[in-house]
Amino acid sequence: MEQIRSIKGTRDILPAEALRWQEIEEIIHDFMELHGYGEIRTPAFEQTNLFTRGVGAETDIVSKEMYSWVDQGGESLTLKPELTAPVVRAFIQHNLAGKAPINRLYYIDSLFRRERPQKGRQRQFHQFGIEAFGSPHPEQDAEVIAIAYKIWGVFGIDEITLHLNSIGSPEIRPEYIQTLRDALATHADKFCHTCNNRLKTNALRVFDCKSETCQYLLDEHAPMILDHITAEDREHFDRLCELLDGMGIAYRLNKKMVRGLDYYTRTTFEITSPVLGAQNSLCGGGRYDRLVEQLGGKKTPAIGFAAGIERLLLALSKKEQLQENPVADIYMITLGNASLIRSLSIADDLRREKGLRVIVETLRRSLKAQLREANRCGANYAVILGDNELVKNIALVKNMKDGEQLKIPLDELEEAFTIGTEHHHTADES
RNA sequence: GUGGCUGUAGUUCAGUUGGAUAGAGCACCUGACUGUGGCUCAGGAUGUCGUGGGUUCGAGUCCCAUCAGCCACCCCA
Repeated sequence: MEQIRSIKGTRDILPAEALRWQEIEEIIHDFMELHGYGEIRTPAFEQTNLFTRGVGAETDIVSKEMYSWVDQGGESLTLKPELTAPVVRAFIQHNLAGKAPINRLYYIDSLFRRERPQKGRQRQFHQFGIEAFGSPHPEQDAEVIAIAYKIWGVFGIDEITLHLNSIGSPEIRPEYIQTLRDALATHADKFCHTCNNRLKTNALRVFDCKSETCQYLLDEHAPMILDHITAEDREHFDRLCELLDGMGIAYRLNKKMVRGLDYYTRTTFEITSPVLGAQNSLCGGGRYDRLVEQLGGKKTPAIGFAAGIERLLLALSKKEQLQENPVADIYMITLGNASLIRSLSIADDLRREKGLRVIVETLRRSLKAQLREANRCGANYAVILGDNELVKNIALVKNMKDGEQLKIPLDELEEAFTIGTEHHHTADES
C-alpha cells in the first residue's frame, strides 16, 4: 500500500524540535508584551477578496501562490498567505480605532503560499510580527523598527543588517515610474529579459534583480525613488533616521530596496542575515497608511513587520546543535501485576504533589531493559517497585547519576523526592 | 511554473567495466550480569535498492517515465 506522506512543502515538528519552538514563542510573547503589544489571533482562512483587495491582485502572492477554493456555500475562501490584511480586517471589524487612538498588536501564526520549496521556504510556514495602528509620526516607525531590530539579539543572533528606505506617498509613484522607464529605456538592450518584462509590468521590481550587470546599470543610470519623494515624505524619513541614530540602531540606507506588496507607503525596511543562503531575509516591513481605508475602514495610518520563524531557526541552527532533551525526572520500573497498579498511583502523586515528570513502564520489559530505558529518557532517578518490594512495603530508589540505591518505605517516597527535586534544579542551573 | 543534483536497513552512507546470498558505522534487541542502566565484549534482527516500465542470459548499477527530497531561478518571511 502506498504510504501517505505530508504535503510537499509542509513538515512535522517532532518533540525535540518542538521544544525549540516553545522557547522561541515564549521569547516573542515576553518581548512584545514588554513593549506594550497585545496578541491577536485571526482565522486560518478568509474571504479570497480580502487578499485581492488588500495585498494587490497583481502581486505574485495573490496571482499565483494562494491556496483558494470554493466552499459548499459557493463562497471563495483562501488560506492566509499574508498576515497584515487579516489583522487590518479584524481591526476594522471590531472597530478597534473607536476603542483607543492607538492599537499595538502582535501575532505568531501559520501562513500558506504555493511556491516551490527551497532552503528557508516552505508552503506552510510561520511568522511573528507586529502592527501598530493610529500614529502617522516617525516615532511610531522608530518604535516598530527598534523592536524588529532588537529582538534578534534576544535570540542570540548578532549578524544582521537593517536595510532602510522610503518609497514615499503613492501620489508620486506614477510620475517616478515614468522617469525610471525613460532613464533606462536607452539601456534596455543591456538589461536581462526579466528586467525588461518588469519595466513594462512592475517597474519598481527591477531593483530586486540579482544579475550583477543589471545592478551595475541601475547604479549608473537609475533615478532613485528616495530622491523623488515629497518634501513631507522626506521630512518624515529624516526624522526617523535621527531617531534611529539616537537609539544607536545601525541601518544601511538602501535606495534600491522596494518591497513586493502593493500596500506600502513611505518607510520600508528589511533585516537580512548572511547565514541564510539565497533567501536571506529574516524580516520585512513598512508603513501602510492607506490600507485600512482601502479595506473599508476609517483612514488610519499604520506600520508593521513580519519575520519568518523557520528562517530564525535556520540562523539559530548555525550556532546551536539540536539535542535530545531529558523527558522525565523519574522512571518507574515495575515487575509484576500488583506492583504496576501501585506504581501508577505513586507516579500520579509525584506528578501532582511534586511537579516531577514521571514515566511508568508500559512494555513489560525486563529490569535491565527498563533501566536502559530510564537512562535513555534522561531520568535522574529510577524507582524500582516489583512484587518483591511491594510485600515489604518499600521501593528501591536508584540515582542514575552515581548508581547509588536506597530502600525507601512507600509512605516516605514522596518526601524522599523533596530533596531529589532540589538536587535536580540546582544541577540544571549550574 | 523553469533548471540542476540526489533517492540503498530506523539513521548516515558504501556498493568496482552490469555478475552469484546487497554491506559498514551509529541506533535497536539479546547475552556475558537467572532482578540492576551508562562503559566493554560476544551475538542477533532489519531492506518492495523511491515507484512503474524498458534494455539484457543477468540491473542497486544502463535507458525512459513518474513520485519525493534538496538547491537555485521567479518571488518572498
